[in-house]
Amino acid sequence: MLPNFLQNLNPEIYHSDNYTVVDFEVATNHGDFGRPIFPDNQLLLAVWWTPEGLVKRKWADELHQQELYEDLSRSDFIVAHNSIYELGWLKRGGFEISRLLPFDTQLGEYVLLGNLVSGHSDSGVPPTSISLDSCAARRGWSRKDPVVDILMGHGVNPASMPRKWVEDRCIQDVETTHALFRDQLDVLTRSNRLPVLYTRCLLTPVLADIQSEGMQLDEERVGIVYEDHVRQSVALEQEIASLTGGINTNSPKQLGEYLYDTLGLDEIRDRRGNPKRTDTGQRKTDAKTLLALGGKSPAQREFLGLYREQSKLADAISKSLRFFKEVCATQNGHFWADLNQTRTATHRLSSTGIPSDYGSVQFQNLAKAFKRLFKASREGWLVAETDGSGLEFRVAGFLGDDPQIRKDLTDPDFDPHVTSGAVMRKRDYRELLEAYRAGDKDAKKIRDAAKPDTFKPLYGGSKGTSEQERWYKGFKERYKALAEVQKQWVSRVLIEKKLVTPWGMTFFFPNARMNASGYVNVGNAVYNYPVQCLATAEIIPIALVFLWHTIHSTGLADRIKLVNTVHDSVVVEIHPSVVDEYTKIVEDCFTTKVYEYLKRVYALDFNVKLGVETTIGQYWGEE
DNA sequence: TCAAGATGCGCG
DNA sequence: AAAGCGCGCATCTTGA
Repeated sequence: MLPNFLQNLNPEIYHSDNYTVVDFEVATNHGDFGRPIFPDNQLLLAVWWTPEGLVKRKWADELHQQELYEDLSRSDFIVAHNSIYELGWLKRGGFEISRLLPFDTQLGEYVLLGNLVSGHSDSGVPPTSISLDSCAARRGWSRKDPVVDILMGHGVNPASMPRKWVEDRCIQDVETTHALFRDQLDVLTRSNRLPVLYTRCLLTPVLADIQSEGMQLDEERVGIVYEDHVRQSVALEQEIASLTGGINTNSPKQLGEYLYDTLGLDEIRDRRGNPKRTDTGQRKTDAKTLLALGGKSPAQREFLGLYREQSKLADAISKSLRFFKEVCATQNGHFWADLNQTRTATHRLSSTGIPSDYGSVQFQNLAKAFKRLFKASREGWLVAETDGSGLEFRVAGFLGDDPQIRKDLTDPDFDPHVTSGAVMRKRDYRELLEAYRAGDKDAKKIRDAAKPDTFKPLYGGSKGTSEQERWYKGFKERYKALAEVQKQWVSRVLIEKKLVTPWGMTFFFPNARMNASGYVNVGNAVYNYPVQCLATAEIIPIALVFLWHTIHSTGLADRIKLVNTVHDSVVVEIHPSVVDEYTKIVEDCFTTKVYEYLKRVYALDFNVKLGVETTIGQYWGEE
């Protein structure tokens, strides 16, 4: 049975008086801020406010908090600030966190601020802090004890502080969190954003569970790929050094001097003849620019060819492979990362690596080529990846109520990249599609080259070569209804300085303005935010919530483990015996369950078909 | 010497 | 004058 709150799907549950407010202090023996994944950290103190209005405290580790666990079991929901932390510790203490519904006051503040947490540098909006202390300060409430706060901020272990200091702080945090909850509940309700908060909070226990898992590398594969990369990289480095006389190609400055001064390459220019430069007016040296440079003389072509290869290898080594090798050598190939719920403007997740002596790697930008280095951490299990195919395009079709997108989605002969490629290269669509499908190399080239341009106009991209601009105009023409809706969003933002989406999520653009030539400084962000938000901050989280809870309520939790999620996808470790069950469940969760939830919680009639695809194998991304 | 900014690049 | 959006990490440069 799914827990009651998931059967009822009613955010009004937060108006119940039957809740518990919790704050933990942790002995941070590991040297971080007390992550529950590290065994040397330990729960130190729990303080909680009970539904009866009692403030209880217990100095004990996570295995000796029975009274708290009993109080939580009879509560409708748990209130905490950054509740993923408390949930992680509850899980480690053996508490079944799938029975818990959080009201997270950090998420509450995040929802109230919309996109303002991350700020918007293009329009001069600075980020806003949502720490408990900042939330209190904004409301004119008393701040945290500065002494304890500074100590903790500098990584002093609470276990070595005077008990009274720690206890007083923990009690005060519970009181502040409680007051913050009451305050936010009122504002969220009046502004019709309680459903959005509800969706955010439903996801948190899922993330706490995912974060406790981590991901597993295959030591043998890592070793082979690492050695191979290093060998090739060193060889190429030597060839390059003999050409350049030993410049540091990692330095954009030195590389630029070599390319443009020594080799005499011409900079890429816009149509007016002005060179395309970096923000500070330096000459560009990125891969895209180098590709466009081409190279005319043999010397130019030789260098560009070698450098293109070498920079890819060097990047792979410094960003991924060196870390992977060390993880295999020192932590059995297993590593963790944080999934952050309150970082992005659009409320999608972000990920941060956990620092180590050999760098850190986050979970959402692992090079696709290295997925095959990951396997299940459990002997004999498989790795499955499920993703929502073409998700943002479908969501744009829904929000723009665009008949052409609907038509394209149901047309078996629609290929988005062939479409953009055909327009840019002035080729007949049918003919190009058939050539591509027949395996024609040139057709595939055209399609691949078109990929980066296919969705650029979806978010306002309009400038480029004449070929590109022809397609960007073509896109707006093809998806007229969507373009019109996006224009209306921008008009509204210019007048109201905010955008309220049909499901209540609200974005703020306090510095929105149009310049003399009609350019709106936040226009492209306005085009993007509702689409990215609905797709990756609502729909996929909803799917994850149902997937996770269904797995738990059907007794599959010890044979299916969620281990990662990357915007439109989820990665699980799975026992081979339940592959068919998983496939059925996940398809239902990524489609039907989403429609039902959007209808019941947001009153949205999501009438565009969602797509779902699963890949299962011994390694991540391999069949 | 150190921190912040700039650049480039991986992902969706 | 030109301008797709959202992130985080490694490396180099800059400036105090």
